[in-house]
Amino acid sequence: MRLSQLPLTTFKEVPAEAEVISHQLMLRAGMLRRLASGLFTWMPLGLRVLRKVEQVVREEMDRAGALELLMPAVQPAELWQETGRWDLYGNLLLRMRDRHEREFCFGPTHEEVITDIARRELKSYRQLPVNYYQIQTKFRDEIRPRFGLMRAREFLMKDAYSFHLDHASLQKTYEAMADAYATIFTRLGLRFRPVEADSGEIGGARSQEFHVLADSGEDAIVYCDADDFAANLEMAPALAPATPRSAATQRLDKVSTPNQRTIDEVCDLLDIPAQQCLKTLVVAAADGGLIALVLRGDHELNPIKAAALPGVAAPLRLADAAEVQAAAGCPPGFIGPVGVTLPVIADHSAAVLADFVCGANEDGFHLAGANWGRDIPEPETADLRNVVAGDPSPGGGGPVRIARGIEVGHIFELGDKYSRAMNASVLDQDGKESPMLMGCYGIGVSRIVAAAIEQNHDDNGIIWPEPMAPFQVVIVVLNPKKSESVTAAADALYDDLQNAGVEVLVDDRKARPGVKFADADLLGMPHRLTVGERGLAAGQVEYRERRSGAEEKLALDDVVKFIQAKLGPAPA
RNA sequence: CGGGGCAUGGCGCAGUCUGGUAGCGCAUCUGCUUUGGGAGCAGAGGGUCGGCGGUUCGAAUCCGUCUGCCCCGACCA
Repeated sequence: MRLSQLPLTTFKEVPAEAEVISHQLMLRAGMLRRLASGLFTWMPLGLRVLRKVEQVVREEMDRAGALELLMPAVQPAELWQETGRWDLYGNLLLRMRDRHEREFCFGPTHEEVITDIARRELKSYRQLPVNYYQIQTKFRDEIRPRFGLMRAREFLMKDAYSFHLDHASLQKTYEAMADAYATIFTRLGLRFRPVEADSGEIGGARSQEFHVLADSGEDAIVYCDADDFAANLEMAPALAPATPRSAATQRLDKVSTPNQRTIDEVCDLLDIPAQQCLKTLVVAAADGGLIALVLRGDHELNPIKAAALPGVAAPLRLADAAEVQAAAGCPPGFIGPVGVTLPVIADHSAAVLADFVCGANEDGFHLAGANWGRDIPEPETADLRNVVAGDPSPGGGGPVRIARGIEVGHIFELGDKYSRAMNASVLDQDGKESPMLMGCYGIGVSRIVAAAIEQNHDDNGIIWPEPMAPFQVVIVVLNPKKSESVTAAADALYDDLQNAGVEVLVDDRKARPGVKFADADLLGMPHRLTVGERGLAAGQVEYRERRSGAEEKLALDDVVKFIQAKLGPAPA
């Protein structure tokens, strides 16, 4: 493509609406334009990236034996009413009516539609297993769209749904999808990690997320270098400490801590570490009462673990100040387990503390030298907290590390949730009706584009992984108007590279060199060739690698070979 | 949804408090000079100042209202 033929406007300044770097850079590079909140137009260069990601996904899904189809973006309410999700999905569903006042939604996902297809098409176990997939635009009316493409309302997703007679078959496909996903993200040139995940609202048994590692990621993922443990922070178990509680040595002492509401404030005042404090959180109980959850002062409550406890209301709800006052007789900052009338559940780490500080259940006072068993009944214990870096890995390999990740893929063993609700069954070997087991496998195609930039950029702009770059090579032509020979050389190079199967963007605009270099960096093509009078006089062009900035002078005749070597073998 | 902020040319902003008919930088167009990391000079085009209503001789500016966009939202115990 010739840049002179593309109306490309790049910005030096960062558009005020863009918060995250991927959004800023795509706007600045003219790859993306916003239409409304969470709605974007993919401009020509950006679309090339999206299509490349899409194509890699498609190839690997096909290779894994999945069958591509395309379902409608708009779906009738009746299907959603069959599974009950018409009501459950709430405001995330964009609803609409047609001219006959029939209700529809713009599909946020396609379990209902595919299950409807499956129950019509699949009648015999002999047809199974089947894995259908599509690459389709979805719409979720997010409460707060943000971060550009990372949490857009309209987005491009690959979703696959598999159907099975038995669990062994489902597991086999699930594993095949996990493998395919790893291949996809590897082929795209992204640093990623599969992690054990909460299956959340979709329901079902096993579930894994695939995260692109980036400091700006919304999710915390916990992993261990020494074993293969990796999990979303939401799901990562915190093991109970191996060392037993030490004996009490201090006497219980009431200390004045006026207006010291936070752990930090109390610790500062008393000059003790947060690990020697307890924090007590009051949450709603399932029976309508309240429950006190006790954590070590330096630990954070994990709301998913807490809500999963029997007796605790799900979803988790923290008591407000008035409820705490009524239950414990003090403001929230001063509550503690000693003498409290609420049921107490302590985190494993909190339960092994001795001689600790906690709230005194009296405004302005804490207790020091408190001990379980002596001052407080031995508590019920549970895993309540978020794992922190350095905790022992559940895999047994050693301390865990925590990294930020952007969720770009998610696979589930769904089971029979939808097939039962929608009566999707086949006849088994014995001629008996059997509800099909399902798996579902999603990839956020448009989100991958943003995640790739979050992971791969510098101060000058985007650094596309080669397989995603809109073009593999950009040719910067210096002062083409001034020099016939430069223009001729650039044109020849352009033709030669294209004939060799290389995707080339040639910057033949009438612009100053500085502008072209800056735009080349911003747009992020991995390989740059510069054709100018100076080099040409010596029969050379200049090569520069975007990521490293490494430069090299090349003889004109060697360029095609050189670039081909850089690009490596074409993917199979 | 709750809280906060913003809305002035394609982008970034000033002007609003103290009302007098809109300005700067970038971008765009023309010409000349320049030409290896976002050039200089000269000129030009482009704005219902988010919408509606009100106050006023007069509103970007004051008042009301609506809309749009952005940010934050258990982590205090």
